Amino acid sequence: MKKEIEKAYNAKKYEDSLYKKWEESGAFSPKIDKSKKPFTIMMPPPNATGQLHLGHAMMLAIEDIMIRYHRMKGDPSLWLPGTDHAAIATQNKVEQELAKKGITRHDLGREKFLKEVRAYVKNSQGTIRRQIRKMGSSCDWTRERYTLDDGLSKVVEDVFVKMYKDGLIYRGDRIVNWCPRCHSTLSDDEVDYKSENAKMYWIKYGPFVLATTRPETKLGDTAVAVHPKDKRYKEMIGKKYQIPGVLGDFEVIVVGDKAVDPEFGSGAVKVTPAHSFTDFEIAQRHNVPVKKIIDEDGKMMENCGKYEGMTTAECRKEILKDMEKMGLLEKVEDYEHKLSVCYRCGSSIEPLTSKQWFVDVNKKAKRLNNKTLKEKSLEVVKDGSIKIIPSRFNKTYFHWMENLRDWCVSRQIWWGHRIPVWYCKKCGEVHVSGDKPIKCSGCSHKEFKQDPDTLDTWFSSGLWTFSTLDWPNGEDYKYFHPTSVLETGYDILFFWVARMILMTTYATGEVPFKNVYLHGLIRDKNGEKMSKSKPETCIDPLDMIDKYGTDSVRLSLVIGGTPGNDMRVYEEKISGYRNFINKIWNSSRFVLMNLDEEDLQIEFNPKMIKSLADKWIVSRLNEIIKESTKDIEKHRFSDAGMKIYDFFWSEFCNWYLEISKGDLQNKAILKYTLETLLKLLHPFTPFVTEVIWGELKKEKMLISESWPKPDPKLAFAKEEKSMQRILNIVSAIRRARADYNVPPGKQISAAIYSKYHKDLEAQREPIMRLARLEELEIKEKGKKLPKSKAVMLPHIEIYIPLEEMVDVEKETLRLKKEIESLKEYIEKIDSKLNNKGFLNNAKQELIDQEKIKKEDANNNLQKLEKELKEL
RNA sequence: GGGCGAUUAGCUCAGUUGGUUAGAGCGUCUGGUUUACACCCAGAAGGCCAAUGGUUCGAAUCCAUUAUCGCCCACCA
Repeated sequence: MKKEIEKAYNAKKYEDSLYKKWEESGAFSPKIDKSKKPFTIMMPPPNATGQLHLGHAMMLAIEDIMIRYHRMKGDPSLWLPGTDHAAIATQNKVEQELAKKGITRHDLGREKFLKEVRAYVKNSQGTIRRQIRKMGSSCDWTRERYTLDDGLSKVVEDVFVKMYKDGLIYRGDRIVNWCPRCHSTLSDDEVDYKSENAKMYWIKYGPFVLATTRPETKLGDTAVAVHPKDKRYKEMIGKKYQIPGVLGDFEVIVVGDKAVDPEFGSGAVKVTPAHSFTDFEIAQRHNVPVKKIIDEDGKMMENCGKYEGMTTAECRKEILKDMEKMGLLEKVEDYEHKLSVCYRCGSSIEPLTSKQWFVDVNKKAKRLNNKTLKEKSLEVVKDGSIKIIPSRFNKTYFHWMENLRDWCVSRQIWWGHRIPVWYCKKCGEVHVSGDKPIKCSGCSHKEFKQDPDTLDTWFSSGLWTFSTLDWPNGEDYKYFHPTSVLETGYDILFFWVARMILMTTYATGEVPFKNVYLHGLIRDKNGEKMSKSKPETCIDPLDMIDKYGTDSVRLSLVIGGTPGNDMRVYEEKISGYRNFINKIWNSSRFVLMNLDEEDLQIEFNPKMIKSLADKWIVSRLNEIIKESTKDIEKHRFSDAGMKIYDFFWSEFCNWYLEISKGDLQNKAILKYTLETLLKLLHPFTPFVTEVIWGELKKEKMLISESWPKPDPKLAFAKEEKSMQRILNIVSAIRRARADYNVPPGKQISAAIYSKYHKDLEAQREPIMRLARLEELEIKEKGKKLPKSKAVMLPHIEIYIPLEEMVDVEKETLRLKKEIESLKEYIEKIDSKLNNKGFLNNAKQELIDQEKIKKEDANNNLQKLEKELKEL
């Protein structure tokens, strides 16, 4: 009984249940097999806060392609999913929710607030899990992890303690980026810059006149810096001056520092060490005192006299008024500068000094073979232990790493890993350990207060590749680490990738991953960043899945993209791939209609290859297997997908299936080709291929099938060429018909004269059917048919009698045009072949090729000229 | 200020180590109910590969300069 499936593929009908079937089959969970090399990907944790967006969807599609491919190849393939607590981001989100009810986190208190956050995270985790499944991601849910799981938290504490003991973590009173809104420090990378139109104030400053954009910081000035070689100020270096200020005179010391640009402004800079990174560094170099005047709320401190309690903005207004009164303000200019803002909430950053925990990136450690964290992290990329794709990001990475400053890891927010540090309540002694100490080593007191701060979220995500695998003793860790590929967007190269390298090489002595594949960012139709504020161009992957099916969405996110380059995504693109999915469905439908129950049992073997068309399709397929495999291995997913797509649609559907409608139908090859194509397509479009696989009555699911291997026995180069000639003949006749508007229903006749006449004779049936001929003469040589249109292919003459339809004038024109372009072509080849340089330098193979081209072209030229004469 | 990327058909993009008469999809045009598919089939039109110069027998591809657009980094107060 022949099988008939629905007329169009209905993704919704199959996807969810199929996913469940895969998951329940255990196919997602790899078994440790020490005789095999594993393939591992750690899924970058999507923020526990958000909805799945196209960026995630692309990441999932690319990673799933790799995992499904390796799984089919037989590698124990682990794709570990998980979520991140996303400290600041999550806390902000919950605070926003609370704010709607008029509550702050302080109203609730730490414990109650954390309870709220946990509830929120639990909910969003559920959402993101469902959405990851929607994308068809074949990740191992049995190994799912969350950064705040007990095991992972333990690793975080252990690594912190270890680093402290190795002297790589210290507590220091240093300048940090402070977000007054989040009420927390931020690392250098968590600061964004925004252009802003500001004012430059020139102020009289004792013996100096100098420019500043922040006059209110004058209250914290302790020095004036000049370039050491600046003649104007050279004599003043080292001297102290009394500067008149709005709160009375204050003292500054003049220091010479190369950081000052003598060309800019007046060449003299006021130094506010507590509230500017540059100034802090200058102050450190010259032992200048640090005077903090702005507090953690962004308000002026008690040492600011009448300005105490004002915000910096308020203070600036007032102080300018006062300066003006005192005649200290010389002039005001417009000035554009970069304002630093918090990457999470957009508030402007207040640099200030604060007692915080830092990771020392410039200290040599035994554990790192006496290298620093920075040196080690540079080394593993330089020596190729880690390969970044595309490689141009090496430079970016090196530059960032070389200029990395000590990393402030303490945060004053509540959501996250508590810093494993305990202070003795009596003597204040610092104890660094995961568990609360039993008694103080300094004074034997037994009561302690834990450091109220939490760790930077990137501290824990830096450990992601191994904290998820039960490091250091777990079987999974020993087998699956280092991971094979880290796939993520280039926008988090610094935040995450670099820190994983830094943390993992230190903690485990291994690299976290061997390859880093950086994908580009998704843009909208106009090339702009996609954002919910532009709903016309913003695309929600879930809507698209609902409308076009997951397979279509996956393809549209993979094909056309190259690593590191941004990609535009819009609905028409997705619907285009939906058409392809439907094409897969319908061609399979056709094959199934031609196979009966028994045919489904046929197992392919090369003896079943019969016709020229069979050899051609099998050989071409063999080639596609070879090429797409190579492309996937080299991370060229788009190329692989595109090649399979092209082959499927044009060679398989448009030619082979059409040929199969005639005498040459070969069910075995039809089945073999389709099955192999389903395997090749499966990593890209897992759902539709698996559904069809089921229709083919397979025992094993496609997800667990093995990846096709190219077979040299299935390569038929000669037959490929000879089949190509048939296809060219059919196309030529079709073109002739179209030229003369021959109604498709009308059957015409043709004569073909060629030295290949024997081969052609064997293909008489498909040629006649595909070109819609009622009569066909095939001979080695023959006379031109009267009143016919002539088409010349290499060593093939085709005459199509079109009688009254032949328009002599039109035909003359066409022939002339063709002769002209042929002549140009020959000239071009001639210039190559007459060029001594070419003959001396080019490969012989290439020269021979050119000669053949010329011969063929000449041949055609002669025939066309003859044809023109006889017209 | 430094670094990186993009610039190829009307649109979106391929083009892997230099050698194809420069490709695809969408869109456009002309036809079309043929053993699956109109989410389809057959055919066509459409390109000085941003500009200039160089290397080479040979350049969309390598080098230099320029232009436009975009991104990243940076302590010019």
